[in-house]
Amino acid sequence: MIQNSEIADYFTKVADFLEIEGANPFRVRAYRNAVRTITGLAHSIAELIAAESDLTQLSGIGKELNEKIREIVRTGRLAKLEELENRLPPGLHQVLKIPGLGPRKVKALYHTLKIQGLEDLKKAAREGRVRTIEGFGQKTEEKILKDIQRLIHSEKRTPWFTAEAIARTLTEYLKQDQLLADITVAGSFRRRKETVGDLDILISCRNAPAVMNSFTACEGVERVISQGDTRSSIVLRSGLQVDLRVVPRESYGAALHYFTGSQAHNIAIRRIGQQKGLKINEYGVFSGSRRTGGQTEEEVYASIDLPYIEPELREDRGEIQAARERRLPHLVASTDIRGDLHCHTTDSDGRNSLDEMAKAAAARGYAYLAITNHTHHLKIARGLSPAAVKKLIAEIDRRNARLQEVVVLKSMEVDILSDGRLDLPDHILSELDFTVCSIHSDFQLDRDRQTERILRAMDNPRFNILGHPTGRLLNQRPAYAVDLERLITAAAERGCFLELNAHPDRLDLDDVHCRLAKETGVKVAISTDAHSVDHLDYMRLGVAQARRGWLEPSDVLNTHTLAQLQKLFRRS
DNA sequence: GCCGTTTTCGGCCCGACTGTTTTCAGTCG
Repeated sequence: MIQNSEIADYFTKVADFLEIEGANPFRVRAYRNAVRTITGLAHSIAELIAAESDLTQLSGIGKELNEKIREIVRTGRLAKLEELENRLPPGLHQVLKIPGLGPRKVKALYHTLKIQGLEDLKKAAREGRVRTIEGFGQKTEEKILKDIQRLIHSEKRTPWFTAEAIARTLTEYLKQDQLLADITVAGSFRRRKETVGDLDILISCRNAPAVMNSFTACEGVERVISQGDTRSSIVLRSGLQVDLRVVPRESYGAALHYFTGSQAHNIAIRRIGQQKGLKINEYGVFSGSRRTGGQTEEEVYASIDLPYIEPELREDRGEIQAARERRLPHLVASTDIRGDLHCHTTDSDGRNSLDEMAKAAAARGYAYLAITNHTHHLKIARGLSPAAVKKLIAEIDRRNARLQEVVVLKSMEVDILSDGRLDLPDHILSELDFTVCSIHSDFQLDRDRQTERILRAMDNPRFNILGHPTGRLLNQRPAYAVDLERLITAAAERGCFLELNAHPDRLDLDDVHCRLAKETGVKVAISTDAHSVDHLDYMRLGVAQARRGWLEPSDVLNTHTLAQLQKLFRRS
């Protein structure tokens, strides 16, 4: 069955080629908007079609694109794309990926030098032919050569957690300037996306040129892309691009809104402003030439009669409509979390003892902490045998009887075996308070078999939480093929829950499926999977991801009291 | 190619910076 991402790829290519051909830019945008809608969808388009859903209900999908989606799903081909690839070299769209080369320049490269793709371009640049084209010069040619290498080497985005460390260092450095008034890291970082493409730092200050100089000279700069009075860009040796923007204090809110994005959210907000006769830009809200607001983000939203929208929601995925109808979610916060339902100790592959983990949980003000060590199938993590589990259960009982500062829940991270059985006998499972059940083997099973495997595991009445539901590791390992929609539906039917694993490299469930779980009535456990006391702090990453998924406290399992939890874990 | 709390036609976000220019187009976010 064709994946949403494949459909999106078809449309991205069509948009690229249309752009190179010089088509109506709004038509190009229509394709790109559709790509955004499709990739942000939790449901499989192919299945929506099979269920005879009306795709034109999706934003940005009209009559034409609906037809084209159906064509792709039905035939695996798109005549429109093939037609474009007949007129233009199929590899030409790759050239658009080079920074600084937009559709016009790519078109010029094709027409004058017959460039068909990245290989041709590399050769032409080496031979000094690129600089001979009007509008191109030596600098452009040198930059192309560098960027082709970079493009071949990596296209990776930076995990949020990694970006945070860099952002903290940079903001501390910039704050040394005495005249700096405000500083915020905006962009996708502020929206808490699981990975960020670059960092956007916004400041207001009274000596912009000096700050710009110290910014472009900061430690770790590989090259300076641009430097101006209000905007400068650098690339760090890590490959991360950082943009610094300076705005006047009275514009700070408008600028913060603008640079936080997302672009789609901004466009939607500006359009509403336009309809009300207002111009909204990064300098404020204007009625004619008169400034009517923009010192705070609240003012920007208020200018178009909307309440404040949290950055995590600003993706143009219905938040504006919800704001208009005054039904924005009251997002879960770290302070709502009462405990952690997934962590390891030295009994399996953790670095701290049960006692140390419990004390650390108590220090965080938690009411409960579940110890979920691996089971014996996972030998590499020193998984526990049934006998060892029994011993651990007894130890936890003794501890709970003796100490009251935090309740230690008896649990295990139980391996889901290839055939869907659980890796502990039922009589042991029934002695646990609940289970986290996870896949750690046979990632390569096809989608149907992997889904069936997990569904079978869920059939066991001792199954409570599905751990890291897709197994993906950001930038390292893709998700295993699995039908998450079916799993979420099945979880709802059986009274099971899904984990949002808060580990910075996992963040598994993603935002889109958190929201689907919420809509399906499946509560999500935000768990750190801590292998040491420090890892308990990953909770804030999971909470951020949950907020992007529109989750409210009641949608999250571990905001509930211990008594409520015990009830929720009792299936049937 | 999409869309409609004026609209089924006529709009569709907008400002900064760079390189290659002699006044600005192209690209980016």
